[in-house]
Amino acid sequence: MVAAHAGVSPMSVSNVLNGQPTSVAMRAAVHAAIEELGYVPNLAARQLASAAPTIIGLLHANDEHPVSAALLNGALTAATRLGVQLLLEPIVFPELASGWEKVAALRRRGAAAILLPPTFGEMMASAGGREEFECPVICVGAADEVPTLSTVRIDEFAAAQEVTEGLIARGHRRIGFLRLPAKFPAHAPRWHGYLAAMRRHGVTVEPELIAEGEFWFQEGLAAGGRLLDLPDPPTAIFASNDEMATGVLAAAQIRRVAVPKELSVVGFEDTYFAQNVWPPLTSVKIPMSAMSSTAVERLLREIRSVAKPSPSGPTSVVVPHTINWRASTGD
Amino acid sequence: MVAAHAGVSPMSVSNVLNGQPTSVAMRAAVHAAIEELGYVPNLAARQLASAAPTIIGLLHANDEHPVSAALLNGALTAATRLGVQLLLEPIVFPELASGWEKVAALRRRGAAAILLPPTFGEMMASAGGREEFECPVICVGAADEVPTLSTVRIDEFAAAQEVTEGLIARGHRRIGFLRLPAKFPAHAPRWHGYLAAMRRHGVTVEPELIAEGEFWFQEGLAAGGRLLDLPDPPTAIFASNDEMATGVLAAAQIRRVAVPKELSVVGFEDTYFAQNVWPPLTSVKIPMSAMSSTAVERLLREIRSVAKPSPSGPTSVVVPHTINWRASTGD
DNA sequence: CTGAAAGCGCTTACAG
DNA sequence: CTGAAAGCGCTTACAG
Repeated sequence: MVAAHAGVSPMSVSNVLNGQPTSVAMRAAVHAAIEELGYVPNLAARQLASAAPTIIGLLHANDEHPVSAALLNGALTAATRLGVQLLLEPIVFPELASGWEKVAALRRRGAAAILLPPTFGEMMASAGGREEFECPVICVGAADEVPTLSTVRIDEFAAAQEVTEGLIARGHRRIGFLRLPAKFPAHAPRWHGYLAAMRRHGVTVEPELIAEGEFWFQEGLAAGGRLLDLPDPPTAIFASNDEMATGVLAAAQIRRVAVPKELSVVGFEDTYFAQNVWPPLTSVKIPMSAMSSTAVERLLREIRSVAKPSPSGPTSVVVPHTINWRASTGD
Repeated sequence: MVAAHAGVSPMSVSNVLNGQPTSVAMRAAVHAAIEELGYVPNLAARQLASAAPTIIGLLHANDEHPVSAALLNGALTAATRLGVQLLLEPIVFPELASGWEKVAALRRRGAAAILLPPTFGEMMASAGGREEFECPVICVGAADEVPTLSTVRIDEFAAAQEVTEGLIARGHRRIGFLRLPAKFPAHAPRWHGYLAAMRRHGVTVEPELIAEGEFWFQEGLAAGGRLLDLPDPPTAIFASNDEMATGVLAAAQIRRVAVPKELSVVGFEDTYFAQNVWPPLTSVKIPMSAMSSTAVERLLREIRSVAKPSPSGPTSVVVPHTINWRASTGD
């Protein structure tokens, strides 16, 4: 080991690097040598020698969705920083069975922990259970708490409530809502957040102002159109995600309904879309990249402590969200 | 090594796995043992022992653009399959100097090859030169050949020409073009492809039908609007990318210009956007995920052969593109 | 607090 | 074609 250049044993270098108790002189010498030689620890050697494996598996829908992009980004950024290797297995969206196969494949390849994507992870959990994984697992970007799984997520209920209250504060009363089908995990918190805000401020929820759609632009366009064609249309529409919200924007444009003058529109997720439409879309930001980094960090910590004590239950990390008010609500 | 379970030496297992000449009996015994034990080679050990390093560094703009998502996806998929480790360094778009720093950082961390993203990679190349990297480098998704760098890309010139010819074949003569500023590498091939097709079919290029914009929806909206407000507006508009094309779609909607009845619109890149607008957008598909996988494979091969012979010059892999004709052109 | 010993699972370079 | 030897760069578990 080159850093014995400092006149000390390789062991001492290892000790310094790993934060073992060392003398000040020792530390200084080692750090000087490291600096001078531009030394960087060899990950492969470290992985081989240490009992603790540092491979994390990732289930990933092979799509180009901005949220997926951010997830991958955050995971790989953390992996690079922490020296863990990432293994990616593609999944096909509704096929939960294939998910379990992929998890098994990852474990066979040495993954000591698994990172699960939103929706798919939650659906696997409700179909299976944590024990099936037999290793630390985190579902990143889960819409809500998952009974059997650790999560890193925002409080979507609170976010939906806040954004609805923001709309009420801007003077809206007839606030339409585009909900997701109930089978999707993201349905409940966003919908209930909307309801809670309406109730709390004594605003009546008109059934005619509620429409359902399944994620996509076209569904937002159609559902938004139905609401706008009402004899007494809403003055604001809160869509369960950005794609549907951009559909609403298009529905308004087609009908010459001015946004935000005659109609305010709000989305959810604040993806790349939100700022590539006109007018720029108010949306709830889900900091997926940071959440995914956090998930990798926590997974690594869990892996390392598994050898030692505390096999605790699932934990939830709830990170703060922000609401970006933009021109689509007159901001 | 567990697979000596087969009653042979670890060396033989290694030979079998690495395709060294072995007897049939040997191979059978080893494969049986592998099967039985569910054995998977330890990447870390392999990396440590082999002279050939298997770490590839990746410069990456930390954005949520669908093309970035696909790039990351493809790279990580190939990395998982080939057992190479990926290191990611975030870059900030126009700061080429930071790019060189990041490359140095990656090399220090053990990266034996570098994967460069579109635009940024090409701009670094024209500002620096291959020798600066001192290792195999590929610029994935480059718009055109790069004199000093290997590339994996589509023939954007040909694609732009084809799509323009498709428009001509559909009866259009007044075909507008939204070009990128000349400083961006993607400008030239797309623009020249358009010009070549027009010339080839004897269709006059009207200067008034050419507008310039810088990638974003808003720019497409504005530039598209200018063309549509002309006394004699174009019947088709070819935008240099999907964001601008969706801007054109919005500009048409605002003016109640029916797409595709009165106006056809074409984009470039065929990102997630193209199918999340109305009408679905005709666009040139850049298979970024597959291209990025290919780039990782080639980089690995180059790393392995570097120890041996042939330090050849930069190579270009041109993969086939497809044009997805959709409703925005009446298909 | 420090370091000599042994080993992580593979491969290279070589001898049979 | 096959395998005994040595070593990749680190760490664990221990003795000083």
